[in-house]
Amino acid sequence: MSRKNDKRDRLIEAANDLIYQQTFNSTTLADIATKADVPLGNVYYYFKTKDDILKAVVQKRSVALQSQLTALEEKFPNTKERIRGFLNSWIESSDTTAQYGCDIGSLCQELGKFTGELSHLAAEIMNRLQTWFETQFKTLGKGEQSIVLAQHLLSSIQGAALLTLTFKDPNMIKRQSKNIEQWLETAA
Amino acid sequence: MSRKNDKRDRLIEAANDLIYQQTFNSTTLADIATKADVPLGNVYYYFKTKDDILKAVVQKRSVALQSQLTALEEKFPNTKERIRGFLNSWIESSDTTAQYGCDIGSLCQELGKFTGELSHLAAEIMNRLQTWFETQFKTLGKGEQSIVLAQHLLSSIQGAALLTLTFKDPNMIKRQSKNIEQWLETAA
DNA sequence: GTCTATAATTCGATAGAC
DNA sequence: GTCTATCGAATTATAGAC
Repeated sequence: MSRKNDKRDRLIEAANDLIYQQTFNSTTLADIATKADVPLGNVYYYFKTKDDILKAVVQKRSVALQSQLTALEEKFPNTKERIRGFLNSWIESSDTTAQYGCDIGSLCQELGKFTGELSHLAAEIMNRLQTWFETQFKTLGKGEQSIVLAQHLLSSIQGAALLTLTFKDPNMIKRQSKNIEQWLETAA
Repeated sequence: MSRKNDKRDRLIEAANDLIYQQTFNSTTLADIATKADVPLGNVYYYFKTKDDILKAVVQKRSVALQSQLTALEEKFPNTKERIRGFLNSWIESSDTTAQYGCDIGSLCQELGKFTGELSHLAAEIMNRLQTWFETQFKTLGKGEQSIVLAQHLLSSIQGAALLTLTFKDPNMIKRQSKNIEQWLETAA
């Protein structure tokens, strides 16, 4: 990988962390440049605007989610175990969720109020997760019901993540995931 | 009511709307002053800082929620109907939720990443709603289980509101509320 | 390709006339 | 109490040397 991509990647990763920990709006280019150890003026060699950095961050998160889901498929041949595998990694992130919320959820909340391309890009990530859940339920033979089950699961996860952030209580995720696993047993 | 309070109230209401439709961070004092039809320099006669306006907005939303809940109690003597009454008014706001999300949820998402007083104030509103749900379930004789049921209900609402915003689809709320009402029948 | 210096603008906040 | 005018800091973005 060329030196060029190295700096570009460092900028994207720094932006990704800061946008998650703060918000897109309150994250400045100076913040990003400092964290990536790249001079401020040089940022514009790699990105034309601040929005372009956000697009790259969204793209990075989308790819990261995709590899997480692919890894789950390889690790768990059994579909129900696969979903439980997803829930487990979600539980493992409960401490950071209590600090900053769900990375996908908080992005959709902020960009959802925008109009135009950026709002749509964030929604695509959420949709990718919903579609993956839907595929799992179809594999379990749930047919037409799969989309409703997928939306319910996604909604439960996002709701729990928001309450976890709001009350700054990692145990909220742990308790809610117990409910979800129970729901999985009976409904799916 | 004095002229003083009239202007102050107009500023709070304008700020309330703008913070909901945009975010706190991206709402400027100039935006607020313009919408309230108050000269920018005059804002500082009523509020010392921008944060002070936010505090007043949070207070206003807290009071608004409290009166909504009180009104439900007066309108519906039957507890289950009372909860369904809450869900119905939630459904009625599905179009604006698809545009801007849940007013409480989006505030908690943004302020939850802060540290200090403001984060706590937003959490108090969410907690007020949770406590009200808990009270309803206790009235239904659910005892110790009431807090878990309340958190599940709150979580479902918030998750559905976020998906409604993300996918810009008011029907998401309508479908999810069907699920919740069904859950109410069996679990509560 | 890299980086310093700085332009251009915006925003929160203040001074001070009325 | 009210409002105009403006300051100072912060922020996005650019110019131009190396």
